[in-house]
Amino acid sequence: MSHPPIPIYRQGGHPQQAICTACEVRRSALFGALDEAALDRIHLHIADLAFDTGEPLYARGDRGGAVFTLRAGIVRFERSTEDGSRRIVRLAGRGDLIGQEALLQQAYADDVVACTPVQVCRIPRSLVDTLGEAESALLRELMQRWQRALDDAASWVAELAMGPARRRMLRLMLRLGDYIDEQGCIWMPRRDEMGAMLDLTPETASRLVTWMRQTGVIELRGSRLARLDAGALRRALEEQDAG
Amino acid sequence: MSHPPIPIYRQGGHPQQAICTACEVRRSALFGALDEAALDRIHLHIADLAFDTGEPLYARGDRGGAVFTLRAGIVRFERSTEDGSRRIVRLAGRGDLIGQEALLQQAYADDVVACTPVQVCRIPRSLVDTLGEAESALLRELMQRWQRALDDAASWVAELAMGPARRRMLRLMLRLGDYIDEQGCIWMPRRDEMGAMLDLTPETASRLVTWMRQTGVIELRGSRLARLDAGALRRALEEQDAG
DNA sequence: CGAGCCGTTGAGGGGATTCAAGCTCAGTGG
DNA sequence: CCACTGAGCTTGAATCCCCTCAACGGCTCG
Repeated sequence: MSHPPIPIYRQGGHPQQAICTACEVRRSALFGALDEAALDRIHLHIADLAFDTGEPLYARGDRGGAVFTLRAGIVRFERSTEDGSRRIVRLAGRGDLIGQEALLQQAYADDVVACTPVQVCRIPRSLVDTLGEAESALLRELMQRWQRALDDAASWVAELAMGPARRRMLRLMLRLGDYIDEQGCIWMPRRDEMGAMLDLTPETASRLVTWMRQTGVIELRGSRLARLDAGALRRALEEQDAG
Repeated sequence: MSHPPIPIYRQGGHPQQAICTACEVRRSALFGALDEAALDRIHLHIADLAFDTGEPLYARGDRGGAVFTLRAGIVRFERSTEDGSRRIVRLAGRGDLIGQEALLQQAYADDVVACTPVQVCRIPRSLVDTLGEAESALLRELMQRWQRALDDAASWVAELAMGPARRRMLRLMLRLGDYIDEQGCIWMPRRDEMGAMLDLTPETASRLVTWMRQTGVIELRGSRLARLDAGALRRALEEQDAG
């Protein structure tokens, strides 16, 4: 899932001033709502960070005081239950806003971990606070993102947490197709990660992957990548919904 | 779940002016952020509505243009999948805000249905828009509610959509305990409603209810009510987490 | 009273888990 | 160079949990 590195420094400008003008995800990201004048005021305070696969961005309970915009990669939201098992409750990708709780001076609600190499912009809470009073477009954009996350969570329950394992797995593939990389490949989770998303054992996940390979739904491309046959996937899903 | 009727007319004032001053849920509801002066400006536009068990408040795709504050009762958020089956993805109770999407001029994201007799305040979008520019406390409160809903959704996945059926059922009881009525009883869903929440068949739900009665976790009080033994519930959960 | 909905209980089957054994592959150190 | 190791993936066989199908009883309502 290595998207091309996104330049965050103004071309031909001051290399120290990290700004979002040239950022590819700006259109779809939080600060797309701001004009250049507003961007000029804030770019100094935004840090761009990189995380490797498996690295945590933050943990549930942390009081980080910053939100993140995802510039590249995929992250997962985890919760651990009292009996010790961990469950993945949501994914986020390119352009998504993460850690909005911080804006409300709350502790983070989930553990967030990088599924692939990840690049984020780290935005301090205070920055949004001061901007928020002036720029109502920013607040609107914020609420939009909150609602999108809520919508994601609801459809996660409806699509990935019900029905037989085969259908859940196919729906997961459908969803991973939204995070396709520039070579047209999807991120292929480890079998135990699939298990944490779909509430399966790694063995069952493995059996289903084998089945999807045999039916041509996916074709493995290395251990963490695969090519998805959209037509075969759709047909397989219809078959599941019928029989 | 019949909470005592909440007076929404100002005592000794103009009976036509439906206001929230005396509303019990005001402290915990959206407009708790406003002062009396602001309330005076808006109370004319807020309608209080009642719904019977099973009645829909709105449907996914509707463009209603209003948000709702729940004054009494329980509602469920439903999604129907392509294969026709319906799944309950979230519950909301007293004091919760419903239909925030409308503030963003979006269609409603879920079907929302009354689980018990329900009383709500219906608040037009335009009202919040005009207030929002002036009252930043309201916006803050709004975001708070958005985040709470998101948190609910995540814990729904983590608690009610994973593990063996018995544990999921016990966790549902735990959650229904949050919506306890004034007689100390919980709302007891129909068996097929439990199934839609936990992804079970009604038969399995029924067997588990029988088991909970035999172990003393619940005691039925009529067909839609039950008394919950918090201690027995906690012990049963620990037993599940262990063995 | 019959009809229909809801809840309960039983018997049998199927799908996912559990337990177990190999397998590949990358990293390590002799 | 190659055995050694460990993590992740796969596959098999047996078990168990939950579903399916079925019958029956209580209850409300037309």
